[in-house]
Amino acid sequence: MPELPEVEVTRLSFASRIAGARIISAYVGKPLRWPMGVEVQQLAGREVCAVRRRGKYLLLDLDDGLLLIHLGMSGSLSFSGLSSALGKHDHFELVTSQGTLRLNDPRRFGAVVFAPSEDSTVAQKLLGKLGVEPLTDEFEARSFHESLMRRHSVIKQVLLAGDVVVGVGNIYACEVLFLAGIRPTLRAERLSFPRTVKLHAAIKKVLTRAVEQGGSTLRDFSNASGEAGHFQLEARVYGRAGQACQACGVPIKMIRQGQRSTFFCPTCQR
DNA sequence: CACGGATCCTGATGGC
DNA sequence: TGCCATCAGGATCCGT
Repeated sequence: MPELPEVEVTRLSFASRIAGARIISAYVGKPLRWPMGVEVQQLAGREVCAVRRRGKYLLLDLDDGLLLIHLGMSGSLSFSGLSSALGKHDHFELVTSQGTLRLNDPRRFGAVVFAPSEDSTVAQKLLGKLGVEPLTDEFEARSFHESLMRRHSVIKQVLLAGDVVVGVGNIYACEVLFLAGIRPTLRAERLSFPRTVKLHAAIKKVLTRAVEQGGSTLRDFSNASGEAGHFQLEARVYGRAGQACQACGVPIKMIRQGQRSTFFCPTCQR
C-alpha cells in the first residue's frame, strides 16, 4: 500500500494535530515486523514534538528519543479525538492529550520502533542505507546517473531497492518508467545520461502529483483523517494489463520481476 | 559483495 | 458457512 506519497500524505494529515501532544498511554497488540525496543509504559509522559518522514518511514520526534513507524504493505494510521473500540487489525496505539494515533495493519509487515536518537544504532540500522530523498534538491540527475551506472540489475529493481533513491514502490516505479519511456527490464547501467534526466524528472513529477492527489487508494488506504487518495485514477500502466495504452493503443503488458508485477507499454517503453 | 529468490502475514478474488 | 490457488502498495535475510 504505502509508498512515499501515501506516507507523506499520512504525515501531512496529522503532523500539526499531534505536535505538542503529551503521551498518556501506549498499546502494542500482535507482533509487528520488529520488537518495539522499549516498554510501552516508558512512552507515557513523553511529548510528541514533530512528525517527519524519511523514505517510507515516519519519524515521530519525542522530547526524548523518537518512534519510527513503517506502514509495510497494508498499514494505515488514523489520528482522531474520538474514542472507539480497537479493531481486529489495530496493533499499535498512542493515546495522547490531543488525540489517539492508531496503526491498522492486517498483514503486519509494518513496524513501530523506538530509538533513543536518529544517530543511534537501532535507528541507523533502518535508515542508514536509504538513498536520496526524491523530492529534495539532493536528488540531482548527474549523481543519479553515476549511481545507476554502478548497478547491474534491471532499472525497475534498482528503483524498488531504495538505496539509490527512496520512496518509489511498485506502483510508482511502473508509472515513472512509463512516463520516462523506459522499459522496466533495461539494465540500470545501460541508461544514457539524457534518458536518466527524463527518469529523474518523471520521478519528481509522478511523486509530486501523487502527493497532491492524496496518494493511491487501491484497496483501503486512507490518510490519518480517514480520507482516500485519488492518484490510482491517473495511473497509466499499473493494474491495466491488457488495456489499451493511452498513448499508442497497444495493450499494456504485465510481467513478473522479483515476485512483483510490472506493468508497461511494449511500444512506448524502450 | 552484489544479486535474485524465499519469506514474513492476512484477506480478497476467481476458477473449479 | 466450499476449497484451493494466486495475488497484494515492502523490505530483510540467506545462499550463490
